[in-house]
Amino acid sequence: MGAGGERVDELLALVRERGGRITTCRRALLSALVDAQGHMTADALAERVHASHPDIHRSTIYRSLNDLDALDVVEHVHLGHGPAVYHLADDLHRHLVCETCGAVVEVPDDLFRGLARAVADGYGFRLQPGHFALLGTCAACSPD
Amino acid sequence: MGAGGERVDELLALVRERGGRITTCRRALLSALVDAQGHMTADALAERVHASHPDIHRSTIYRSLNDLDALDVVEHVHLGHGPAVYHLADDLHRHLVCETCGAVVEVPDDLFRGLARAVADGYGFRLQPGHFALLGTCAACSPD
DNA sequence: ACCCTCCTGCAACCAGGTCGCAACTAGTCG
DNA sequence: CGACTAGTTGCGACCTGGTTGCAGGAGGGT
Repeated sequence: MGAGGERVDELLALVRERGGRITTCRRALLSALVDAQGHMTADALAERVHASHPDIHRSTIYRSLNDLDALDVVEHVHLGHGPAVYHLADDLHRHLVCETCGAVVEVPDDLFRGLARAVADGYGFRLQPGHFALLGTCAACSPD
Repeated sequence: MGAGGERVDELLALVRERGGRITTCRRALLSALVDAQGHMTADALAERVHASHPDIHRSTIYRSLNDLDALDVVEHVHLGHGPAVYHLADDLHRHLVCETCGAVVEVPDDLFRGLARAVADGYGFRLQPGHFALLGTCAACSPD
């Protein structure tokens, strides 16, 4: 709810356009994602959705997220060992995750250009670096 | 078993050196990894170990692998959504995984130099690209 | 041979997610 | 407007991959 309502309607229109139906659960999920302005775990989304729609089942959340993912309206990323996080599909960026403190650093896609070209040339492999984060140690946790 | 016996003994010596004990389970695990000459899931290792030591428990496999990991004798990598795979710690390479067919492409570490430098310079982030694979589409599964 | 510590077997547990099925409902068509 | 029908949902059981607490057992230093 709130000011992002039009944004949500746009996204729902996209859902319709691509053959999906507009349902309470999907509206609530997209609304939560627009509100959050970033990535959220399925669990966090479930909690948020439950606040206004307590009778939406856990499995429905997962299924709806999968559906929205299949419709290219949202995307999920694995940040490490824990649960996946979801964000709107048009929010294009890559993730670095600190293995020590869990901090997430968002970086532009084009940092990966060189690497992508190298593996394409050398191995015929098309890199899709968005689906899994890259792990490492953030500035704050670096020993020196 | 077989010709890799000395290799296994070297690795076990490493375990001792670093304060770990030499046990049936650890010997069997290292032996299986040396035999396999590559990466194996905990499950596959368990199966292999069970063949000669049927009374070694599942949880012991996991614990031993964690221990060997902590002793820097083996390492684990997450190739995607499924189980992690283990390999000997001195077998240094990175992994590209095809999201379509699941093929694993091993690439040398130095392909990542450029990217590592870029995120280090730009974000103070030390990339450790070994722990998670990079996803994409392999040559065989590419549309054209 | 002794003893202390590390390791193991066991079984219960956990997180994160999936599935089969019957009931429901969004959107289409008359 | 009402009926139809395929896409969705609620429910609960289930699954994979892995962890944990505890009591008993084995490694290896002395």
